[in-house]
Amino acid sequence: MIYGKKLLKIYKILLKEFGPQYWWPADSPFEVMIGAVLTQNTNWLNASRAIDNLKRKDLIRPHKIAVISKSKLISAIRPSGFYNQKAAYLKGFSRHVIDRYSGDLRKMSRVKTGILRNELLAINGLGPETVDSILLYALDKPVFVIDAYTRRIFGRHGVKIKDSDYPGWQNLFELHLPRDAKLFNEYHALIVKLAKERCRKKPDCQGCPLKGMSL
DNA sequence: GACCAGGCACATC
DNA sequence: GATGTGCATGGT
Repeated sequence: MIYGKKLLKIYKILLKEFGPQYWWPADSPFEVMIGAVLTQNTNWLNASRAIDNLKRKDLIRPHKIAVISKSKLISAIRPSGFYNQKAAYLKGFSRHVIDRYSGDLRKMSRVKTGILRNELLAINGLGPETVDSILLYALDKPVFVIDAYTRRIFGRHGVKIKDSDYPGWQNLFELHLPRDAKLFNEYHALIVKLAKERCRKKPDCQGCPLKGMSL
């Protein structure tokens, strides 16, 4: 069976098992972008605490984050960990959104995806996973998000990517699945759900809906 | 108390 | 170009 068929089959199995995940939980696209930075190497509970703090202070706006003092920003995002660097990242990103798009994400969204992706990758603190999360979950662009879970799970099911290279993994999904933001959105969310619900709680793979499957 | 969590930048070899 | 290390909180 070719990759595309198997990848779709796995998607359908996961969707049936777990149902739609309704990602990304946020009130606005800018909140998704902030959350993508805050959740870097941090569990979502801690990232969401940081976001709640920002919300209470009405800071989920590019202009607010750009001008607030570093120490105040840090005190708000502290629960997400790595707060010194994340504060700098958020300020740099917000500054870019203001300078390049006048703080208007609709303008940002009009930029061709490949161009925008490279532009965002040039911002300090925004690596491939963070940028792709922003493109997919904040701007609804059809890019597939690769994370540690994706590599671990699909690696375990027989996928071999040279050097565990990000573009290599991304191509596996983007070239073998319909280029559909809705599909990519749900698929990545389901992979995270599987990793947390099954791989972590049942390392012996008992009850895993993908048990025995290989690509 | 060890280990992990929806990474990334930077130094060093 | 590959590999190692610092960043830091809160849950299990």
